[in-house]
Amino acid sequence: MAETLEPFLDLSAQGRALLAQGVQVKRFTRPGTVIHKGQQVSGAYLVTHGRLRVYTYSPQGTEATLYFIRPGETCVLALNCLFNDLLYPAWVEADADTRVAVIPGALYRRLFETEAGVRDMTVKTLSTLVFRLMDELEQIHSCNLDQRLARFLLHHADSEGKVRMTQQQLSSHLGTTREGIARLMRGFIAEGCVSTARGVVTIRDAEQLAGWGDISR
Amino acid sequence: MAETLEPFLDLSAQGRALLAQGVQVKRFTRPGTVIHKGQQVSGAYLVTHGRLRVYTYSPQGTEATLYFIRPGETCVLALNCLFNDLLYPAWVEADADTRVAVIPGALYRRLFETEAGVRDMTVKTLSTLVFRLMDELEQIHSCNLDQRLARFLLHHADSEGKVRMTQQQLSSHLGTTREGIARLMRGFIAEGCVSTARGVVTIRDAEQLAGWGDISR
DNA sequence: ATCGTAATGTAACTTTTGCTACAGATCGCT
DNA sequence: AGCGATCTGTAGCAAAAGTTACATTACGAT
Repeated sequence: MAETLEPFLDLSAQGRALLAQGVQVKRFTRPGTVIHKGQQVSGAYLVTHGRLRVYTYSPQGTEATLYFIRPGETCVLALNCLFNDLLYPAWVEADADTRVAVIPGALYRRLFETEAGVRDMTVKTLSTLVFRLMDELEQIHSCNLDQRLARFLLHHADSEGKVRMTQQQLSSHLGTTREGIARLMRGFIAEGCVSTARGVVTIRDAEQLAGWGDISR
Repeated sequence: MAETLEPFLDLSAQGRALLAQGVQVKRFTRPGTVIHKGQQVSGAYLVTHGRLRVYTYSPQGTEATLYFIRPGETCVLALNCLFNDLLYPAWVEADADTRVAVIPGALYRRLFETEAGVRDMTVKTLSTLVFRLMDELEQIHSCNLDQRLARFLLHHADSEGKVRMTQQQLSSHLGTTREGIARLMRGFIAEGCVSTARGVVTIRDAEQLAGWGDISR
Protein backbone atom coordinates (compact mmCIF):
# COMPACT_ATOMS: atom_id res chain seq x y z
CA MET A 1 0.00 0.00 0.00
CA ALA A 2 2.60 2.44 1.14
CA GLU A 3 4.69 1.62 -1.90
CA THR A 4 2.47 3.69 -4.11
CA LEU A 5 3.51 6.74 -2.15
CA GLU A 6 7.20 6.22 -2.69
CA PRO A 7 7.54 8.08 -5.95
CA PHE A 8 6.09 11.19 -4.34
CA LEU A 9 8.04 11.16 -1.10
CA ASP A 10 11.48 9.64 -1.71
CA LEU A 11 12.09 8.32 1.78
CA SER A 12 14.97 6.80 3.67
CA ALA A 13 14.70 3.25 5.02
CA GLN A 14 13.62 4.44 8.46
CA GLY A 15 11.15 6.81 6.95
CA ARG A 16 9.64 4.05 4.90
CA ALA A 17 9.31 1.86 7.97
CA LEU A 18 7.64 4.63 9.93
CA LEU A 19 5.30 5.35 7.12
CA ALA A 20 4.35 1.70 6.62
CA GLN A 21 3.26 1.56 10.24
CA GLY A 22 1.07 4.57 10.19
CA VAL A 23 -0.57 5.07 6.80
CA GLN A 24 -4.19 4.30 6.25
CA VAL A 25 -5.62 3.90 2.81
CA LYS A 26 -9.18 5.08 2.36
CA ARG A 27 -11.47 4.58 -0.59
CA PHE A 28 -14.26 6.85 -1.71
CA THR A 29 -16.80 6.37 -4.45
CA ARG A 30 -18.30 8.93 -6.80
CA PRO A 31 -20.24 11.52 -4.92
CA GLY A 32 -18.69 10.85 -1.53
CA THR A 33 -17.87 13.55 0.97
CA VAL A 34 -14.32 13.30 2.22
CA ILE A 35 -14.05 16.30 4.55
CA HIS A 36 -16.61 18.77 5.88
CA LYS A 37 -15.88 22.38 6.62
CA GLY A 38 -14.94 22.90 10.25
CA GLN A 39 -13.82 19.33 10.67
CA GLN A 40 -10.65 18.49 12.55
CA VAL A 41 -7.97 17.35 10.14
CA SER A 42 -6.57 13.97 11.05
CA GLY A 43 -3.59 13.90 8.75
CA ALA A 44 -2.06 14.58 5.37
CA TYR A 45 -4.14 13.40 2.43
CA LEU A 46 -2.25 11.97 -0.49
CA VAL A 47 -4.33 10.95 -3.47
CA THR A 48 -3.11 7.81 -5.24
CA HIS A 49 -5.99 7.13 -7.64
CA GLY A 50 -9.00 9.05 -8.85
CA ARG A 51 -9.62 12.68 -8.08
CA LEU A 52 -10.79 14.87 -5.21
CA ARG A 53 -12.56 18.17 -5.56
CA VAL A 54 -12.16 20.96 -3.01
CA TYR A 55 -14.88 23.59 -2.91
CA THR A 56 -16.63 26.18 -0.81
CA TYR A 57 -20.12 27.59 -0.69
CA SER A 58 -20.92 31.23 -1.10
CA PRO A 59 -23.53 32.75 1.22
CA GLN A 60 -26.01 32.58 -1.67
CA GLY A 61 -25.58 28.83 -1.71
CA THR A 62 -23.72 28.47 -4.99
CA GLU A 63 -20.65 26.38 -4.76
CA ALA A 64 -17.26 27.31 -6.10
CA THR A 65 -14.57 24.77 -6.83
CA LEU A 66 -11.20 25.81 -5.49
CA TYR A 67 -9.12 23.11 -7.11
CA PHE A 68 -8.74 19.43 -7.82
CA ILE A 69 -6.32 17.01 -6.26
CA ARG A 70 -5.00 14.43 -8.70
CA PRO A 71 -2.95 11.30 -8.07
CA GLY A 72 0.40 12.24 -6.58
CA GLU A 73 -0.89 15.44 -5.09
CA THR A 74 -1.76 16.20 -1.50
CA CYS A 75 -4.39 18.39 -0.04
CA VAL A 76 -2.56 21.57 0.82
CA LEU A 77 -5.29 22.84 3.05
CA ALA A 78 -5.01 19.74 5.15
CA LEU A 79 -1.27 20.30 5.43
CA ASN A 80 -1.93 23.84 6.50
CA CYS A 81 -4.34 22.75 9.15
CA LEU A 82 -1.89 20.20 10.43
CA PHE A 83 0.90 22.68 10.85
CA ASN A 84 -1.21 25.43 12.32
CA ASP A 85 -3.77 23.45 14.26
CA LEU A 86 -6.69 24.85 12.35
CA LEU A 87 -10.01 23.46 11.30
CA TYR A 88 -10.54 22.59 7.69
CA PRO A 89 -11.85 25.63 5.82
CA ALA A 90 -13.69 24.00 2.90
CA TRP A 91 -15.42 20.89 1.68
CA VAL A 92 -13.89 17.98 -0.20
CA GLU A 93 -15.64 15.33 -2.19
CA ALA A 94 -14.60 12.43 -4.37
CA ASP A 95 -14.99 13.38 -8.01
CA ALA A 96 -14.46 9.81 -9.16
CA ASP A 97 -13.64 6.55 -7.43
CA THR A 98 -10.68 7.61 -5.41
CA ARG A 99 -8.03 6.14 -3.17
CA VAL A 100 -6.39 8.34 -0.60
CA ALA A 101 -3.45 7.62 1.70
CA VAL A 102 -3.91 9.34 5.02
CA ILE A 103 -0.72 9.99 6.95
CA PRO A 104 -1.66 10.82 10.54
CA GLY A 105 -0.67 14.27 11.76
CA ALA A 106 1.89 13.20 14.33
CA LEU A 107 3.59 10.88 11.88
CA TYR A 108 3.65 13.52 9.20
CA ARG A 109 5.25 16.01 11.51
CA ARG A 110 7.89 13.48 12.46
CA LEU A 111 8.60 12.67 8.84
CA PHE A 112 8.79 16.37 8.08
CA GLU A 113 11.55 16.76 10.67
CA THR A 114 13.65 13.84 9.51
CA GLU A 115 12.99 13.40 5.80
CA ALA A 116 14.26 15.96 3.33
CA GLY A 117 11.96 14.52 0.68
CA VAL A 118 8.87 15.21 2.74
CA ARG A 119 10.06 18.73 3.52
CA ASP A 120 10.66 19.45 -0.12
CA MET A 121 7.32 18.09 -1.11
CA THR A 122 5.58 20.11 1.54
CA VAL A 123 7.21 23.38 0.66
CA LYS A 124 6.79 22.82 -3.07
CA THR A 125 3.13 21.99 -2.65
CA LEU A 126 2.50 25.07 -0.57
CA SER A 127 4.47 27.27 -2.92
CA THR A 128 2.68 26.01 -5.96
CA LEU A 129 -0.64 26.75 -4.39
CA VAL A 130 0.45 30.24 -3.41
CA PHE A 131 1.30 30.96 -7.02
CA ARG A 132 -1.90 29.44 -8.30
CA LEU A 133 -3.97 31.51 -5.91
CA MET A 134 -2.13 34.72 -6.66
CA ASP A 135 -2.55 34.16 -10.34
CA GLU A 136 -6.24 33.55 -9.82
CA LEU A 137 -6.60 36.75 -7.82
CA GLU A 138 -4.73 38.76 -10.41
CA GLN A 139 -6.95 37.37 -13.14
CA ILE A 140 -10.10 38.13 -11.24
CA HIS A 141 -9.43 41.78 -10.97
CA SER A 142 -7.78 42.29 -14.29
CA CYS A 143 -9.86 40.15 -16.64
CA ASN A 144 -13.52 39.98 -17.46
CA LEU A 145 -15.42 36.76 -17.30
CA ASP A 146 -15.07 36.15 -21.04
CA GLN A 147 -11.29 36.24 -20.82
CA ARG A 148 -11.28 34.05 -17.76
CA LEU A 149 -13.53 31.52 -19.41
CA ALA A 150 -11.45 31.50 -22.57
CA ARG A 151 -8.34 30.90 -20.54
CA PHE A 152 -9.99 28.23 -18.47
CA LEU A 153 -11.13 26.33 -21.55
CA LEU A 154 -7.72 26.49 -23.17
CA HIS A 155 -6.14 25.35 -19.95
CA HIS A 156 -8.46 22.40 -19.38
CA ALA A 157 -8.86 21.09 -22.90
CA ASP A 158 -7.66 17.57 -23.61
CA SER A 159 -5.52 16.62 -26.60
CA GLU A 160 -8.52 16.85 -28.94
CA GLY A 161 -9.45 20.29 -27.73
CA LYS A 162 -12.42 19.04 -25.77
CA VAL A 163 -13.40 20.13 -22.28
CA ARG A 164 -15.72 17.55 -20.78
CA MET A 165 -17.64 19.59 -18.28
CA THR A 166 -21.19 20.83 -18.01
CA GLN A 167 -21.79 24.55 -18.04
CA GLN A 168 -22.88 24.23 -14.44
CA GLN A 169 -19.45 22.91 -13.54
CA LEU A 170 -17.71 25.58 -15.56
CA SER A 171 -19.67 28.25 -13.77
CA SER A 172 -18.73 26.91 -10.33
CA HIS A 173 -15.10 26.95 -11.31
CA LEU A 174 -15.26 30.58 -12.27
CA GLY A 175 -17.54 31.53 -9.41
CA THR A 176 -20.35 32.71 -11.68
CA THR A 177 -23.70 31.45 -12.95
CA ARG A 178 -24.65 28.92 -15.57
CA GLU A 179 -26.54 31.53 -17.57
CA GLY A 180 -23.47 33.68 -17.62
CA ILE A 181 -21.47 30.84 -19.11
CA ALA A 182 -24.15 30.18 -21.71
CA ARG A 183 -24.12 33.84 -22.68
CA LEU A 184 -20.37 33.89 -23.10
CA MET A 185 -20.46 30.65 -25.04
CA ARG A 186 -22.89 32.25 -27.46
CA GLY A 187 -20.25 34.88 -28.13
CA PHE A 188 -17.52 32.29 -28.64
CA ILE A 189 -19.73 30.24 -30.92
CA ALA A 190 -20.68 33.29 -32.98
CA GLU A 191 -17.00 33.86 -33.72
CA GLY A 192 -16.43 30.18 -34.46
CA CYS A 193 -13.94 29.71 -31.62
CA VAL A 194 -15.85 26.91 -30.03
CA SER A 195 -18.72 24.49 -30.42
CA THR A 196 -20.81 23.00 -27.69
CA ALA A 197 -22.72 19.82 -27.03
CA ARG A 198 -24.18 18.25 -23.95
CA GLY A 199 -21.36 17.98 -21.44
CA VAL A 200 -18.60 18.94 -23.88
CA VAL A 201 -17.10 22.12 -25.20
CA THR A 202 -14.86 21.73 -28.24
CA ILE A 203 -12.28 24.32 -29.10
CA ARG A 204 -12.26 25.09 -32.83
CA ASP A 205 -9.92 28.04 -33.00
CA ALA A 206 -7.53 28.13 -30.08
CA GLU A 207 -5.62 31.14 -31.45
CA GLN A 208 -8.64 33.34 -31.55
CA LEU A 209 -9.86 32.09 -28.20
CA ALA A 210 -6.49 32.87 -26.65
CA GLY A 211 -6.60 36.41 -27.99
CA TRP A 212 -10.18 37.01 -26.90
CA GLY A 213 -10.74 40.50 -25.57
CA ASP A 214 -7.50 41.85 -27.02
CA ILE A 215 -9.16 42.40 -30.35
CA SER A 216 -12.87 42.28 -30.97
CA ARG A 217 -15.96 42.58 -28.80
CA MET B 1 22.95 43.30 12.79
CA ALA B 2 22.00 39.67 12.69
CA GLU B 3 20.88 39.87 16.29
CA THR B 4 17.71 41.63 15.29
CA LEU B 5 16.69 38.51 13.39
CA GLU B 6 17.03 36.22 16.37
CA PRO B 7 13.54 36.60 17.75
CA PHE B 8 12.07 35.51 14.43
CA LEU B 9 14.30 32.57 13.71
CA ASP B 10 15.32 30.93 17.00
CA LEU B 11 18.62 29.47 15.85
CA SER B 12 21.20 27.11 17.27
CA ALA B 13 24.76 28.32 17.86
CA GLN B 14 25.96 27.01 14.50
CA GLY B 15 23.00 28.50 12.78
CA ARG B 16 23.69 31.86 14.30
CA ALA B 17 27.31 31.71 13.20
CA LEU B 18 26.34 30.76 9.66
CA LEU B 19 23.80 33.52 9.54
CA ALA B 20 26.20 36.15 10.86
CA GLN B 21 28.55 35.37 8.00
CA GLY B 22 26.05 35.66 5.27
CA VAL B 23 23.35 38.23 6.04
CA GLN B 24 23.35 41.58 4.36
CA VAL B 25 21.36 44.47 5.71
CA LYS B 26 19.91 46.81 3.14
CA ARG B 27 18.23 50.15 3.68
CA PHE B 28 15.57 51.71 1.53
CA THR B 29 14.01 55.15 1.77
CA ARG B 30 10.44 56.20 1.10
CA PRO B 31 9.51 55.59 -2.48
CA GLY B 32 12.29 53.15 -3.25
CA THR B 33 11.91 50.12 -5.47
CA VAL B 34 13.15 46.97 -3.81
CA ILE B 35 12.37 44.31 -6.41
CA HIS B 36 11.12 44.49 -9.99
CA LYS B 37 8.88 41.93 -11.58
CA GLY B 38 10.86 39.29 -13.41
CA GLN B 39 13.96 39.88 -11.37
CA GLN B 40 16.03 37.00 -10.08
CA VAL B 41 15.55 36.63 -6.35
CA SER B 42 18.84 36.70 -4.48
CA GLY B 43 17.64 35.53 -1.10
CA ALA B 44 15.08 35.65 1.66
CA TYR B 45 13.94 39.12 2.65
CA LEU B 46 13.30 39.72 6.32
CA VAL B 47 12.04 43.15 7.24
CA THR B 48 13.42 44.50 10.52
CA HIS B 49 12.20 48.11 10.42
CA GLY B 50 9.72 50.05 8.35
CA ARG B 51 7.38 48.48 5.83
CA LEU B 52 7.46 47.02 2.34
CA ARG B 53 4.58 47.00 -0.09
CA VAL B 54 4.09 44.23 -2.63
CA TYR B 55 1.96 45.03 -5.64
CA THR B 56 1.18 44.18 -9.24
CA TYR B 57 -0.11 46.11 -12.22
CA SER B 58 -3.24 45.21 -14.07
CA PRO B 59 -3.21 45.40 -17.87
CA GLN B 60 -5.10 48.69 -17.61
CA GLY B 61 -2.19 50.11 -15.69
CA THR B 62 -3.83 50.42 -12.31
CA GLU B 63 -1.80 48.94 -9.51
CA ALA B 64 -3.15 46.55 -6.91
CA THR B 65 -1.43 46.06 -3.58
CA LEU B 66 -1.12 42.41 -2.68
CA TYR B 67 0.06 42.82 0.88
CA PHE B 68 2.45 44.57 3.22
CA ILE B 69 5.49 43.15 4.93
CA ARG B 70 5.98 44.47 8.44
CA PRO B 71 8.93 44.07 10.81
CA GLY B 72 9.42 40.42 11.66
CA GLU B 73 7.82 39.21 8.46
CA THR B 74 9.46 37.85 5.34
CA CYS B 75 8.52 38.14 1.75
CA VAL B 76 6.76 34.89 0.99
CA LEU B 77 7.01 35.35 -2.73
CA ALA B 78 10.76 35.59 -2.44
CA LEU B 79 10.79 32.36 -0.44
CA ASN B 80 8.71 30.74 -3.10
CA CYS B 81 11.04 31.86 -5.81
CA LEU B 82 14.01 30.58 -3.87
CA PHE B 83 12.59 27.12 -3.43
CA ASN B 84 11.27 26.78 -6.94
CA ASP B 85 13.84 28.74 -8.91
CA LEU B 86 11.33 31.18 -10.25
CA LEU B 87 11.48 34.82 -11.15
CA TYR B 88 9.80 37.29 -8.87
CA PRO B 89 6.17 37.74 -9.93
CA ALA B 90 5.43 41.23 -8.62
CA TRP B 91 6.90 44.56 -7.60
CA VAL B 92 8.04 45.59 -4.16
CA GLU B 93 8.66 49.07 -2.88
CA ALA B 94 9.56 50.63 0.44
CA ASP B 95 6.48 52.19 1.96
CA ALA B 96 8.52 53.95 4.65
CA ASP B 97 12.17 54.04 5.58
CA THR B 98 12.88 50.37 5.78
CA ARG B 99 15.62 48.01 6.79
CA VAL B 100 15.72 44.56 5.30
CA ALA B 101 17.96 41.61 6.14
CA VAL B 102 18.72 39.63 3.03
CA ILE B 103 19.70 36.01 3.64
CA PRO B 104 21.29 34.69 0.46
CA GLY B 105 19.49 31.79 -1.21
CA ALA B 106 22.18 29.16 -0.65
CA LEU B 107 22.50 30.08 3.00
CA TYR B 108 18.78 30.04 3.49
CA ARG B 109 18.47 26.60 1.99
CA ARG B 110 21.23 25.34 4.27
CA LEU B 111 19.55 26.84 7.33
CA PHE B 112 16.29 25.32 6.23
CA GLU B 113 17.86 21.87 6.23
CA THR B 114 19.48 22.17 9.65
CA GLU B 115 17.39 24.56 11.70
CA ALA B 116 13.95 23.54 12.86
CA GLY B 117 13.16 27.17 13.65
CA VAL B 118 13.73 28.24 10.09
CA ARG B 119 11.65 25.36 8.78
CA ASP B 120 8.79 26.24 11.08
CA MET B 121 8.95 29.86 10.14
CA THR B 122 8.96 29.02 6.46
CA VAL B 123 6.03 26.67 6.58
CA LYS B 124 4.04 28.94 8.86
CA THR B 125 4.64 31.91 6.63
CA LEU B 126 3.59 30.01 3.55
CA SER B 127 0.55 28.57 5.26
CA THR B 128 -0.59 31.89 6.56
CA LEU B 129 -0.41 33.35 3.11
CA VAL B 130 -2.35 30.47 1.63
CA PHE B 131 -5.14 31.11 4.09
CA ARG B 132 -5.08 34.83 3.52
CA LEU B 133 -5.31 34.35 -0.22
CA MET B 134 -8.09 31.83 -0.01
CA ASP B 135 -10.03 34.07 2.27
CA GLU B 136 -9.54 36.91 -0.15
CA LEU B 137 -10.78 34.80 -3.04
CA GLU B 138 -13.80 33.64 -1.11
CA GLN B 139 -14.62 37.21 -0.17
CA ILE B 140 -14.31 38.41 -3.72
CA HIS B 141 -16.94 36.11 -5.04
CA SER B 142 -19.23 36.17 -2.08
CA CYS B 143 -19.17 39.80 -0.97
CA ASN B 144 -19.88 43.06 -2.72
CA LEU B 145 -17.42 45.89 -2.67
CA ASP B 146 -19.18 47.65 0.20
CA GLN B 147 -18.77 44.66 2.47
CA ARG B 148 -15.17 44.19 1.46
CA LEU B 149 -14.41 47.84 2.12
CA ALA B 150 -16.13 47.73 5.50
CA ARG B 151 -14.15 44.71 6.44
CA PHE B 152 -10.91 46.21 5.19
CA LEU B 153 -11.41 49.36 7.23
CA LEU B 154 -12.19 47.44 10.40
CA HIS B 155 -9.18 45.27 9.82
CA HIS B 156 -6.74 48.11 9.19
CA ALA B 157 -7.88 50.64 11.76
CA ASP B 158 -5.42 51.66 14.46
CA SER B 159 -6.31 51.85 18.16
CA GLU B 160 -8.18 55.12 17.62
CA GLY B 161 -10.24 53.70 14.81
CA LYS B 162 -8.35 55.60 12.16
CA VAL B 163 -7.18 54.23 8.83
CA ARG B 164 -4.45 56.48 7.48
CA MET B 165 -4.72 55.86 3.78
CA THR B 166 -5.88 57.86 0.81
CA GLN B 167 -8.89 56.64 -1.11
CA GLN B 168 -6.53 55.95 -3.97
CA GLN B 169 -4.61 53.52 -1.80
CA LEU B 170 -7.78 51.93 -0.51
CA SER B 171 -8.95 51.36 -4.04
CA SER B 172 -5.70 49.66 -5.05
CA HIS B 173 -6.00 47.35 -2.10
CA LEU B 174 -9.44 46.25 -3.12
CA GLY B 175 -8.63 46.24 -6.83
CA THR B 176 -11.22 48.88 -7.69
CA THR B 177 -11.34 52.58 -8.52
CA ARG B 178 -11.08 55.69 -6.37
CA GLU B 179 -14.52 56.86 -7.44
CA GLY B 180 -15.93 53.55 -6.34
CA ILE B 181 -14.43 54.04 -2.89
CA ALA B 182 -15.78 57.58 -2.68
CA ARG B 183 -19.24 56.33 -3.60
CA LEU B 184 -19.17 53.66 -0.92
CA MET B 185 -17.81 56.14 1.63
CA ARG B 186 -20.76 58.37 0.93
CA GLY B 187 -22.99 55.50 1.95
CA PHE B 188 -21.02 54.83 5.13
CA ILE B 189 -21.00 58.52 6.04
CA ALA B 190 -24.74 58.82 5.46
CA GLU B 191 -25.30 56.09 8.04
CA GLY B 192 -22.80 57.66 10.45
CA CYS B 193 -20.45 54.67 10.42
CA VAL B 194 -17.47 56.64 9.35
CA SER B 195 -16.08 60.10 8.79
CA THR B 196 -13.43 61.10 6.30
CA ALA B 197 -10.70 63.69 6.01
CA ARG B 198 -7.70 64.06 3.76
CA GLY B 199 -5.71 60.87 4.10
CA VAL B 200 -7.70 59.48 7.01
CA VAL B 201 -10.87 57.51 7.49
CA THR B 202 -12.20 57.40 11.04
CA ILE B 203 -14.53 54.66 12.16
CA ARG B 204 -17.41 56.05 14.24
CA ASP B 205 -19.59 53.00 14.60
CA ALA B 206 -17.67 49.77 14.24
CA GLU B 207 -20.69 47.61 15.08
CA GLN B 208 -22.77 48.95 12.29
CA LEU B 209 -19.86 48.87 9.86
CA ALA B 210 -19.20 45.24 10.72
CA GLY B 211 -22.81 44.34 9.98
CA TRP B 212 -22.95 46.25 6.73
CA GLY B 213 -24.91 44.49 4.03
CA ASP B 214 -26.58 42.10 6.46
CA ILE B 215 -29.19 44.67 7.28
CA SER B 216 -29.81 47.85 5.31
CA ARG B 217 -28.91 49.03 1.82
C1' DA C 1 -0.33 84.82 0.75
C1' DT C 2 -0.58 82.50 -3.22
C1' DC C 3 -0.11 78.99 -6.28
C1' DG C 4 0.36 74.28 -7.62
C1' DT C 5 -0.55 69.70 -6.42
C1' DA C 6 -2.83 65.97 -4.51
C1' DA C 7 -7.01 64.33 -2.39
C1' DT C 8 -11.81 64.20 -2.16
C1' DG C 9 -16.79 64.69 -3.65
C1' DT C 10 -20.38 64.22 -7.22
C1' DA C 11 -22.99 63.00 -11.15
C1' DA C 12 -24.40 60.88 -15.43
C1' DC C 13 -23.58 57.17 -18.34
C1' DT C 14 -22.06 52.43 -19.85
C1' DT C 15 -20.80 47.85 -19.25
C1' DT C 16 -20.82 43.75 -16.98
C1' DT C 17 -22.84 40.51 -14.36
C1' DG C 18 -26.51 38.38 -11.68
C1' DC C 19 -31.31 36.90 -11.40
C1' DT C 20 -35.70 35.04 -12.97
C1' DA C 21 -38.23 32.53 -15.97
C1' DC C 22 -38.93 29.56 -19.62
C1' DA C 23 -38.34 26.64 -23.90
C1' DG C 24 -36.02 23.16 -26.23
C1' DA C 25 -32.66 19.38 -26.52
C1' DT C 26 -30.41 15.20 -25.14
C1' DC C 27 -29.75 11.24 -22.48
C1' DG C 28 -30.74 7.02 -19.98
C1' DC C 29 -34.09 3.96 -18.31
C1' DT C 30 -38.02 0.98 -18.35
C1' DA D 1 -41.54 4.46 -27.61
C1' DG D 2 -42.36 7.18 -23.68
C1' DC D 3 -40.93 9.61 -19.65
C1' DG D 4 -38.28 12.02 -16.34
C1' DA D 5 -34.14 14.18 -15.40
C1' DT D 6 -30.41 16.80 -16.66
C1' DC D 7 -28.33 19.99 -19.63
C1' DT D 8 -28.39 23.85 -22.84
C1' DG D 9 -30.20 28.16 -25.09
C1' DT D 10 -32.52 32.72 -24.77
C1' DA D 11 -34.42 36.92 -23.18
C1' DG D 12 -35.37 40.76 -20.29
C1' DC D 13 -34.73 43.23 -16.17
C1' DA D 14 -32.08 44.80 -12.10
C1' DA D 15 -28.02 45.57 -9.52
C1' DA D 16 -23.22 46.46 -9.17
C1' DA D 17 -19.20 48.40 -10.56
C1' DG D 18 -16.24 50.76 -13.96
C1' DT D 19 -15.69 55.22 -16.83
C1' DT D 20 -15.54 59.92 -17.76
C1' DA D 21 -15.58 64.39 -16.49
C1' DC D 22 -15.39 68.12 -13.55
C1' DA D 23 -15.93 70.86 -9.02
C1' DT D 24 -14.17 71.51 -4.53
C1' DT D 25 -11.16 71.27 -0.75
C1' DA D 26 -6.88 70.69 1.92
C1' DC D 27 -1.92 70.90 2.13
C1' DG D 28 2.82 72.41 1.36
C1' DA D 29 6.32 74.96 -0.60
C1' DT D 30 8.15 79.20 -2.07
